[in-house]
Amino acid sequence: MTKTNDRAVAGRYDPSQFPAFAVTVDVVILTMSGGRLHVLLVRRGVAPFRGMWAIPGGFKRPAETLDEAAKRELAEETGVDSASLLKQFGAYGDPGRDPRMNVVTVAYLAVLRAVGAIVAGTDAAAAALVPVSEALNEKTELAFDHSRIVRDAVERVRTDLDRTGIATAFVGPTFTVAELRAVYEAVWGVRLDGANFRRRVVAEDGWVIPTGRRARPGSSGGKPAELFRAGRMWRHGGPIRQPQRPDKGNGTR
Amino acid sequence: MTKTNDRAVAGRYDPSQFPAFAVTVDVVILTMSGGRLHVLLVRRGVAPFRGMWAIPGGFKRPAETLDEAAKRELAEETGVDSASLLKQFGAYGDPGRDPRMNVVTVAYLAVLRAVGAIVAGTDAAAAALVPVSEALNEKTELAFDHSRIVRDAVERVRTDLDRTGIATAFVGPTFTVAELRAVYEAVWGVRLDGANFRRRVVAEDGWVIPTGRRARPGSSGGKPAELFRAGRMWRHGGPIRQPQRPDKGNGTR
DNA sequence: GATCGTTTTGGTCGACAAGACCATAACTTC
DNA sequence: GAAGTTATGGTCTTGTCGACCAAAACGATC
Repeated sequence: MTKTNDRAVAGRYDPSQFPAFAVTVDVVILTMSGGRLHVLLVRRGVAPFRGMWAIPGGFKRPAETLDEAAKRELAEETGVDSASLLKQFGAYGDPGRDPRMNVVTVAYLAVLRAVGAIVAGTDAAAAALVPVSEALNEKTELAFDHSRIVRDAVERVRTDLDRTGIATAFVGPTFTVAELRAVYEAVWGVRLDGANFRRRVVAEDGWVIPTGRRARPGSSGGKPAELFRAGRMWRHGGPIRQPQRPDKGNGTR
Repeated sequence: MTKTNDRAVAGRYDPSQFPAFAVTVDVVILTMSGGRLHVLLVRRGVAPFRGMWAIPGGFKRPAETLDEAAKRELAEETGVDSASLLKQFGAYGDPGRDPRMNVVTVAYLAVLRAVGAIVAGTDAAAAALVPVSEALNEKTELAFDHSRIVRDAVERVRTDLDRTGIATAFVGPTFTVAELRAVYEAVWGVRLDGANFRRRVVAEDGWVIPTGRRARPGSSGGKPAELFRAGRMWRHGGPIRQPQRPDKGNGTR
């Protein structure tokens, strides 16, 4: 029986009287800070979950698309008018996830680069950049089902790293190979060989573009690193792959 | 400013008067038939888009989760109570996508195996299994934004093939390596070497499990193929990778 | 039943990719 | 200067991947 067929579960459910939902758009804003992955959380000022940490979000308006709603929420929250990446990654509609009413939320992942002063645009008491390891801790309880949403977003970043080359979205407009490598190491929690990493990054044609300039070394010295800017992203499968074999001898067969 | 802050775009938009949306769940049902990827389409019986082809779907009920709604719609449409795979892959909420009202739909991808008599459970005139190449043709126009949704679903399958090992969801409870290879070749539109494919499939520990039995050869003869059943899926990255270098030998595609 | 075509399945070989590791360059601080 | 640090290039070994060949086991045909 088709959904538009009148005899479909007739009497028990009438499609013409569809239930009303509120649709919200929530944005998981991720960024790198101090070599660790951070997420932007806001403190709720009203019920429900008043005073608890949550990810920013708001109601979708009928005249805007979901992408536009996400872009608007991001701008209202951080002041930036364009993240280096903003993509939808899931919808959440469990009954009771909002005690007030029926709410379905569409979750977006936003990646910001060069944070620093960005959060200053928001009320410092109401927003904070916390490491994801803390935000996903058992001790930290987020409003609604936002813990699960943040967890899904981080997992999405983890898998997108070696698929779409999302790593350049985390670093500044110009960056060194070491900064790019730090993104992989922080998100995956691994250590990658610097020489091999650089070789594969520059070998992938068009991903990073040399600027000819060099970065000033840090306070600890070192050879000045070459500065790159982001090129295009890959369609599927990049040069950097998540290492997934701790064992060497695969004795199968 | 947080989403629940009263001064947020005050006067122009009042969050306490949130706009009402209808939330629907649409299911892209994919299956293999005759070596080609097919999608299940239904013919709409009521306005809007009356008489046009569409993917099955329906309103989400307040007391059920999104996953449960998708499962219910799938069962109502095909009669099967469990697909071999059912996962959410996107939400669509462009204004005007439904001329009647504000609708946000959450799209699910369902993979069925061993179709045949399944569609018989539905009114044959109202449902049909069409090749995706036809469904995504310029000549074929689907209701709402379902063309885009189907396109996104197929693209998701394409990338999930070498990530999650979704291929076993397309074949029957027991299958041969050649049947599994046919899934990859149909979805990716490539030709894969049979010997190399088998080597990597059986090398991946626990993905396919030999049953000890053998399939009966087709009418064209051939050595009887070993029968396998599906094991677990991978977490990230399987043995079969989408070829992204132009192959030397076979010029198929 | 012998032969032929077909399909499965096992084996080999070479090209290339990936990782471990060393060496050198170019800066810092002391 | 000397020592430490970081970036980057080079080498070598190991493993993987694809192309290709060969054998096994069937159906069809004469």
